[in-house]
Amino acid sequence: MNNTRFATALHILTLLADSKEVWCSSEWIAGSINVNPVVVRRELGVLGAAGLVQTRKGKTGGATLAKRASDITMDKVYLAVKNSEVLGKRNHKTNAKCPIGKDINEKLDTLFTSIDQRVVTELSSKTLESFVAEFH
Amino acid sequence: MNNTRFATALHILTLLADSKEVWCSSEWIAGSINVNPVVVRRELGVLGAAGLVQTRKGKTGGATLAKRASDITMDKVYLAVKNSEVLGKRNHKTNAKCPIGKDINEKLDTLFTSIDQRVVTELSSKTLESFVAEFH
DNA sequence: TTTATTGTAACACATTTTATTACATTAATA
DNA sequence: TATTAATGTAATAAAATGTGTTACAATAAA
Repeated sequence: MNNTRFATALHILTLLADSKEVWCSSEWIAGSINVNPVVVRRELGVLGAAGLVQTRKGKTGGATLAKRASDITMDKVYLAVKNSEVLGKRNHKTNAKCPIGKDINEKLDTLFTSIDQRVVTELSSKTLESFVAEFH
Repeated sequence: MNNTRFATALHILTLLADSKEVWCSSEWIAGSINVNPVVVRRELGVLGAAGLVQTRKGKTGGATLAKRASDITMDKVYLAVKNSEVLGKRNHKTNAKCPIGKDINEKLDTLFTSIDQRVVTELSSKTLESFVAEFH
């Protein structure tokens, strides 16, 4: 991950969990993160698809959590936004005539997947609720 | 990590561990990975700085492992090439007037660091020797 | 009807990653 | 000594990814 998507998503969720306003607008959220509201709406769409937030259109529209903060674990956030593996990419055109080049991607798959899984497992023990509690 | 540096570095090390040639040229290594030899030489420089390989200039120059494959663990490879954290970047200009925006990067630091550390620990139990053995 | 919002497309700009060219330096060897 | 084949590294180009912005249709409250 060489982007701000996890940080942005968790920031959004933290605001929603902490806010007394039920429906938070993308503009208000964007003001806390200091990014463009469109970026927030895009990420809200992703978090909505993952079942973590709900959004409402129209005047008085906005976003709210779709579950209790104690039921939102960090692995769900991570899986919603991740678009690369922890150990990165493979080289795709490795030499099929070389014994190593021929099979390395298959071996890397196993390694990369196990490391990714370890991160997910670690994140699954951390809830949004306990993260938000750190701010008080 | 949204790049091929770990895959490239491990590919290089696997070739060096497996090769009967003592000094492998960057061009020969590049032929197995199917990348430009300059990319290989750059990564060899990084692996050399990490104490994992040795290189030699001049005709009959090339690269070789600096230690036994059983003494090279994956965490050393990862730390040599990593240039981003597992959970990505933070948003740098968060709103200091917002209770969440004000402190979130400090909280993210803790989380990001602990996840990175978990990955390193996991990789530290995997040796180059056992990775190479998978090819036989 | 007006107003404030989401959802999304389209495009612009910035950053990161990878490939390539060029060449000085090094060291073996004919 | 001259030739050859390698590393080391700078510079630049090209491709891929990430972020910001504008625009506007659709929605729903007042």
